[in-house]
Amino acid sequence: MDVSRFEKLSETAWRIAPFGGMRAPAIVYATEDLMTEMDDKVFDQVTNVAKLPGIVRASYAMPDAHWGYGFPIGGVAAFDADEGGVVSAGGVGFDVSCGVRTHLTHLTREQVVSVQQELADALFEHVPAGVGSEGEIALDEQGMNAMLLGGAQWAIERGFGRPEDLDRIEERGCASGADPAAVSEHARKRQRREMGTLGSGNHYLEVQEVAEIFDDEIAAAYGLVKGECVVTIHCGSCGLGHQIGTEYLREMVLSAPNYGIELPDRELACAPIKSELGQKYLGAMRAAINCALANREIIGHLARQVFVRFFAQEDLPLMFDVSHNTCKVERHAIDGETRQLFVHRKGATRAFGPGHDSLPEALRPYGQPVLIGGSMGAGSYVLAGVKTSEPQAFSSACHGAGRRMSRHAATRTWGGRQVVDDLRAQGIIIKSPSLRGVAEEAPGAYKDVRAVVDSAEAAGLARKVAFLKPLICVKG
DNA sequence: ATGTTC
Repeated sequence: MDVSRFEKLSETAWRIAPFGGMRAPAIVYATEDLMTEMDDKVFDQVTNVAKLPGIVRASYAMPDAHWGYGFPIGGVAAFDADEGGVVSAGGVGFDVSCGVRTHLTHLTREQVVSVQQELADALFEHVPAGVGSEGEIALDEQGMNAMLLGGAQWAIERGFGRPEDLDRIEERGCASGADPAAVSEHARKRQRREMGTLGSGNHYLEVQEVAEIFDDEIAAAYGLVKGECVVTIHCGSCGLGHQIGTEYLREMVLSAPNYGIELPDRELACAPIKSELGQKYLGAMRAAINCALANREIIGHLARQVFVRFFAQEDLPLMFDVSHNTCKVERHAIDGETRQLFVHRKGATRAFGPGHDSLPEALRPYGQPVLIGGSMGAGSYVLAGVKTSEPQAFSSACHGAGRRMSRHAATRTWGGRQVVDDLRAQGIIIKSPSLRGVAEEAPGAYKDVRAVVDSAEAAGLARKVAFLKPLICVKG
């Protein structure tokens, strides 16, 4: 993007004053280098979002922002239902409640390396990955409804996970307000055999070494120890979320004129929060959130089953589980007044600061763990929420490195085998059903996650806690 | 992201 089109607020904050129908300004958080590299489409998309009815304060883009469907990936926008605010299927994204969870181990790098290939093979064999992959769990109608209402709590009741995990999942693993009746037969059918599967794209299960600690106190509170390994899972709501996104997007495009909404971009299809369609979508989306929470809980359980075969004493306690594609009702201070807002985060992670009452007691003084999934080669980060993120971006931060190259361009540039071999030479074992998928996810197709995370920290969105380096990656 | 062009 051309930075001269922005008003520079600081080294890492850039503002676009309202123009051409914008109801609020747009703000992008990134260094000048990342801004320059950022897709021009981010400018169009972050300003188009600011044109939607009922937007509060500003339309935001995180340092990892890139071109998405309607909203930029890395976009944050909040709406007030009492001011005609909307909910947008494109503002949540197709992979509803896609997110990341990290389990702790006490295993050293050497212990993992001693069984690296066998462990990688076992994880790949036990955790279904790839487009449309199926698991062992088949849901009947009753089971589907229970899952859509219960989320991770349902998974635990079925024996896939442990009750203490719930402390470490947003909303204790269960989104309230889910409406299974708002989820179509088609969406249900697609999900019937997909529980406990990773899916594809940028989803993965990684065994990572805690390679660097930036904040000793917070790392200790989170249970992160330099030299020990963790297990991180990145996945979402599989076919169900995608089908819900597809169907409601279509319905929102068709009904927008009836609600008097002029769409700046068809892809920004939305409905008033207070409308029947808006409420129906919120009910379906929350059911999809529960699907994703249940899915990650089951995959965590599968990972535990594999690890115990190799290391009998390792029970993989859950450190945290957080989504980065959601619309959530939250209370935020606007001009000194607390208001209830519908916060869309699409490819953006909630990042509540210290003291937030939604955090479990053990984490509350330190801020929410913010799990950043980087690329296969460059590694990942754990950040902590900070108080300044609330006024800056409704308590949000980046979610990953962010793509710098399209999937298509990546496959033209790299071969999957070559990527696997290159990473093997760096001591990283990749297991995937799709070499093309691996090529699409080549580390070079992503921005420098270090620069993204440093930008987030400098912008006051989150604080660096730890850097994680992969040893094994099961790639969807 | 996605039964990867319902």
